[in-house]
Amino acid sequence: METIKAVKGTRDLLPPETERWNLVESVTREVFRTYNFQEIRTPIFEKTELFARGVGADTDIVAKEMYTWEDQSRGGDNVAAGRQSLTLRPENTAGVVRAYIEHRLWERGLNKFYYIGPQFRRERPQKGRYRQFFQIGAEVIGPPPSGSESPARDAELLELLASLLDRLGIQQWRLELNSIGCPADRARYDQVLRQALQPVAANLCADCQRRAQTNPLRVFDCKVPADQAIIETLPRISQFLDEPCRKHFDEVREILASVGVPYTLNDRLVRGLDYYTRTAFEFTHGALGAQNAILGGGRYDGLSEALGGPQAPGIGFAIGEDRLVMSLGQSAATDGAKLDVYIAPLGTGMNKEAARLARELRRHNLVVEVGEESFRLKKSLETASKQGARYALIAGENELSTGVFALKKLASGEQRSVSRDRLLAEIQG
RNA sequence: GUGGGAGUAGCUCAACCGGCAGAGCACCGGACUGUGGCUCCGGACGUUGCGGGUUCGAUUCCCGUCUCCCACCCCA
Repeated sequence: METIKAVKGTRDLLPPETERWNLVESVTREVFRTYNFQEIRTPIFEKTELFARGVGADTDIVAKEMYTWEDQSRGGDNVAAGRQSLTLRPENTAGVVRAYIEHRLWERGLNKFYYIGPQFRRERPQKGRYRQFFQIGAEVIGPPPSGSESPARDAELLELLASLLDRLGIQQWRLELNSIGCPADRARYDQVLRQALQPVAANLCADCQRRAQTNPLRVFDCKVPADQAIIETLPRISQFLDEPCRKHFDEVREILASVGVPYTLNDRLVRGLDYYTRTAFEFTHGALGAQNAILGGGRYDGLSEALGGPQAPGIGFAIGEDRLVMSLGQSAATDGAKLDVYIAPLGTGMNKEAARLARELRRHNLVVEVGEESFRLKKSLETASKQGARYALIAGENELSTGVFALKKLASGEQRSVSRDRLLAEIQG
């Protein structure tokens, strides 16, 4: 029979790799906690319309990378009977903002959420890119007087990220920062940019010629060397920021400077959608191949309204957890659970005694593995040392009758006879 | 979706010009009946990704297909 394999672009995370994921997640949760962020969990599937509106119907994500299906509804499922289109979430911001609106969370003032979970995009897999991938993200959102609109929030989020990467031991991260202004700025800029592109577009690569028509901002993403000289001459969004946007950006930068978070201005860093505003950023890492962006984020002051909610400025980011774990390399030496004791039952009926011993020891938080009474002692000891156990506890018929157990320290080979009631103290000491 | 590379034992990889599919590691057993690491000996290991074609004969050549890797598009 043909065996079933994981579907394209998905993968199993096996030990010991899962230890590294757990390390990343526990450090992350701890960092979020100290910045007073709280976890939010939204469904992994939503109505397709949410992403069409929340991510943008014209984006590649929505146009061709979503796992979407028609779900049969019998009525009462929050829709009339009939079919509704559902989609596995390709990102988590839209879901969070949907929940924000649905539960009227603006009544709580400023919300600082984080999430950790799987996302789904139907892309061609490659290094650091999977069809089920994991993101760690955060969203700061609230009604205008709550402070969510403040440049202090942008700076706090960026400083949090710098701390997180530092604490994970990621050495060569680089923060690239830009402001893309407000929609009005971008509308003016878009016009100017299109005009500037018109005379030179013919000299650019085919992709750029297409972008010049469809989404001029994307020209700045071009990596073709020959195009760079021309691109360098194009006007930049930074020249079109209105006074409030300029002040906002200056303030973000001043706070970053005062807390000592290094950054690089990159006025080619852009975002395509209308509700993206002001601060845009990416953290990159050298050792990730073409997928060098380890996380990205920015301000989305217009998103809530785009989804039919009240005015609610927000800023957020999403970390590609797969890439984050990858860039950890061997720097994070994670030792798996070290065995404290391997119990070697020896002889018929000794499984019962071994189970009693294991239960007692585990009750005191010792990490215990138990062999099998049919194993030869040689095999049990071999397994014990292979698994890195500190002690082997031999539970044979002799021990059971005398009440004195053989406790062997595997590193030194030293073996002692220990009475049953002193076992715990001996192992813990 | 597009382009390139690769799929052989659990893992890492060999196998000349088309001629009996191999090694190291890991696994299991023995030397050694209740004492691990070292050593020695032995064992199991495979529809060579899958399907078709050429051939007396295909891991090898051809076609298709699937998966992975790298890159493009795009993005985290």
